[in-house]
Amino acid sequence: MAKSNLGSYFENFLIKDSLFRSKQALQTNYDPEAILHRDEQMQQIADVLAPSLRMEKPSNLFLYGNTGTGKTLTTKYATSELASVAKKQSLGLRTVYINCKLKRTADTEYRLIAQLLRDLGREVPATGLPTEELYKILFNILNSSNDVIILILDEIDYLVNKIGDGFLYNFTRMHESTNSKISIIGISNDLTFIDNVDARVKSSLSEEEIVFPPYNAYQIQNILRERAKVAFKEDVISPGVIEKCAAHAAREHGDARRALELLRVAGEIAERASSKKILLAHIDEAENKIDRDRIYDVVSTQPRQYQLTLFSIISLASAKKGAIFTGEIYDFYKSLCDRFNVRPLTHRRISDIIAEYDMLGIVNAKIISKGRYGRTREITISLPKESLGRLSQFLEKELGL
DNA sequence: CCTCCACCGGAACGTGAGGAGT
DNA sequence: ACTCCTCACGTTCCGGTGGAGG
Repeated sequence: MAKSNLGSYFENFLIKDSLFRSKQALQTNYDPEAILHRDEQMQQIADVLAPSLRMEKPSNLFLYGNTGTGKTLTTKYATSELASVAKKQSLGLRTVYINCKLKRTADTEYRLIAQLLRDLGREVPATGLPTEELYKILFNILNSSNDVIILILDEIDYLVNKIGDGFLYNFTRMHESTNSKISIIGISNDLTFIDNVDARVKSSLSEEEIVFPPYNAYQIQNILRERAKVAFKEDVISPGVIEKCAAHAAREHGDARRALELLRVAGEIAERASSKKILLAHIDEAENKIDRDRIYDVVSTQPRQYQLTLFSIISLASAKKGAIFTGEIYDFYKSLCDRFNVRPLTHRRISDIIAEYDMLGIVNAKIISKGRYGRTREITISLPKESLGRLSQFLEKELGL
């Protein structure tokens, strides 16, 4: 048996009696046979990149669209096709894919360049050198060949928000001073991102732009059916299930990834309930489970101070009707710290922590003014009532109360 | 219409971990 | 052993602000 099949052999062995044939097909890193409803974008990318086969520098390219609209998938497919043609012709063309959101891999300027260098076959220390030094190494590599390098920066908006657009300025100008032809494909979820970067970077990065519109419910249905064919055994899916998943995802900004996850979790739930089929009710359950798991995942890995803050919010929210305010949370938090001999953080810091919970969607914070009585965040918990008690208990245990 | 509360949020700075090079 | 890097996580400082109440 081929090495690459062994993993799926084990998996299939384990799920012999299950509803699934191959769960992988519903997972995010799966490469589908066909990419549906993205023909237009695929062609546009191909048009832009094709000159690289004549060893010309292709235009920089900027792709944007919501999460789960196939940006990464389409780009990866297009570039790998390109690379394989180039390889057949033994052309000096390289594509490098970097996801800027990966923690500890490419979420700072230093790490980004270090990762790029590694992908170009040059090992560098994970830390210790000045960033300047890495640029020098990179320039040397770029100068020593005439290759065309296509650098794909996924989730580029995340990195720019974090460290500013300075590095993009360097990157977009790099080809001017080296022999290599380096061009950049930026991928962003944030549609407004490009408007906030330096004008020179903007014009250079978005020489070409391609929009990935959200999938509509009909398109998501097609995608789900295609994957479900691979993922599930025959006759496992009740009528209406695909439609319901698709409708749900279409409501959530046409995010195909959500739809696939929903279907997978619904399948797991059906299986655990020893159901022979996936029913509509399993989808509702899956929806809840996904939300819940996400929170527990996040919360349990957070540092103590974060947990204390969240615990304060929950305690206050359940003790009191209506919204709560930053000041109350801080007071509660401080008394909690006193009780457990923890040195409390400053108000400023707690404010940031609350803002982070807001970003995670666990809490809903809105800045309001109470006139004479100041300005503050009005905070509500954006979780269903019944999961609140469980989360509170979970936190108590986690904190060792 | 102005004031002024109680916090927001940007910026600069400090500390300590993790590591390279000499 | 010592200097020089990055970077996460906090703190300190401070200007900014929407609107109830004078």
